[in-house]
Amino acid sequence: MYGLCDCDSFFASCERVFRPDLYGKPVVVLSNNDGCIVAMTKEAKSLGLTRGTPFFQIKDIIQQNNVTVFSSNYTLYGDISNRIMQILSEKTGDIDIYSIDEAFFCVDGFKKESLHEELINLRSFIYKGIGVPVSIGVGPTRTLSKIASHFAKNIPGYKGACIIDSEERRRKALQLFPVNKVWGIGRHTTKQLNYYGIITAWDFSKRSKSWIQREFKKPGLQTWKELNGIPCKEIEELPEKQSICTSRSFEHMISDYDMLAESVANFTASSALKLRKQHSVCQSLTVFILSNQHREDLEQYYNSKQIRLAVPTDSTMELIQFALTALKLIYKSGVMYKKSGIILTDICSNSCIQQNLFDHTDRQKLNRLTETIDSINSEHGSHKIRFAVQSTSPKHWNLSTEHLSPCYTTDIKDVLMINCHK
DNA sequence: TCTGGGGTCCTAGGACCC
DNA sequence: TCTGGGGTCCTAGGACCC
Repeated sequence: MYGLCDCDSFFASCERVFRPDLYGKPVVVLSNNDGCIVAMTKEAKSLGLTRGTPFFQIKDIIQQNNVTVFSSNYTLYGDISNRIMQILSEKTGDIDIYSIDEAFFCVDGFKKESLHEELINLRSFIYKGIGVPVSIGVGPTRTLSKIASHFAKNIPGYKGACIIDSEERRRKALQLFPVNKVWGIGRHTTKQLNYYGIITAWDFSKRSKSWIQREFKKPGLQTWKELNGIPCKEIEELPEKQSICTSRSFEHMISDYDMLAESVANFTASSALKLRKQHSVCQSLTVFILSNQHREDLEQYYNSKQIRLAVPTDSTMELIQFALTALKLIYKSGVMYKKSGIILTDICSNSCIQQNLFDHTDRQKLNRLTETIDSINSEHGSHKIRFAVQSTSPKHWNLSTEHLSPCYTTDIKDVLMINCHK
């Protein structure tokens, strides 16, 4: 049996931990640049707000209903997530962290007779320790445990923990569960399925294996097996990322090459830092730029360029040079650009780099330089030493976050002060 | 006026090999 | 006029996830 622990309205719940005045009230959290809704509490959902809606379209609803708005504070959410994962792993053993707000765990350590009660206790323990409510689902496969967690979240009678542990319960759960909400079935597949009259997870699971395989290939077949109680989705441990991407939409569109180069250089520097933090090097990079897809009145343009490096590297200096080479090849003047980004791929460990016979770079020297810059920046602030092309105000690319909450748990300046005097 | 970011996996099809 | 068969590897793009 697999257990899944899934935080309720995670980002919004994190914000409420330090704002107890907001309990029971509608809260939404916005994406980067305060663009769209990415998370919200039950109370906000019941106002008809939905994930992905642009903020500017719902400003009226927000005002009329006194909804509290936050910009995304990933530092805070990351720290709260680590704390929850730590408790979960202390209580259940090895866990598979699937995303910032959910993790699979093993239920073997719990008593079978009192499983439901013990899961409820686990849930209370996390809530007491961290202040974030979680829902727990248990089932014979990961997909079924996800379905169970949905029921745990939405049906109060389950008290936050739902178990699918018999054929009868599996059937009932699947019959009540819309196929589009099944893990691994997205918008595109749902459209196809509905065409064939498949509406619930049960309908899907009753189709023949060969038909599913023919129509939906390997991913569809995996989902089908999992719904039928045959585990086949494994969470691979990927301690090192296989690709590292940094991209941003700009607050205002830009057409100037130098501005675009500045953005690409900054995103490259930030990707390179992530690369070094996981002790990796990369051998390929892709730069992409695009116009504003919501403005049909303007010329639409998208282009990307991949560059393969002769020798894998983690050097910001080298990567910026290649990134700008790529940018030059795809830049088209006259286009109003809305977004740029960089993806580092062909990532491997920095402990076994394949050298190149014709490489003239003094890599030892380059590494010493990089290490020195990193240590100065980590001590004195992240942009103290940077490359000229990154401009004098790198903060410019970190975009507007008008409703940002303090970093209560990671910045000593932001720690709450409590006044005990009357 | 204002519309997110960062990942993984799979497949088809092209390029290339003998 | 008629022009094979069986592979591997790579890549772009689609679909999905949170």
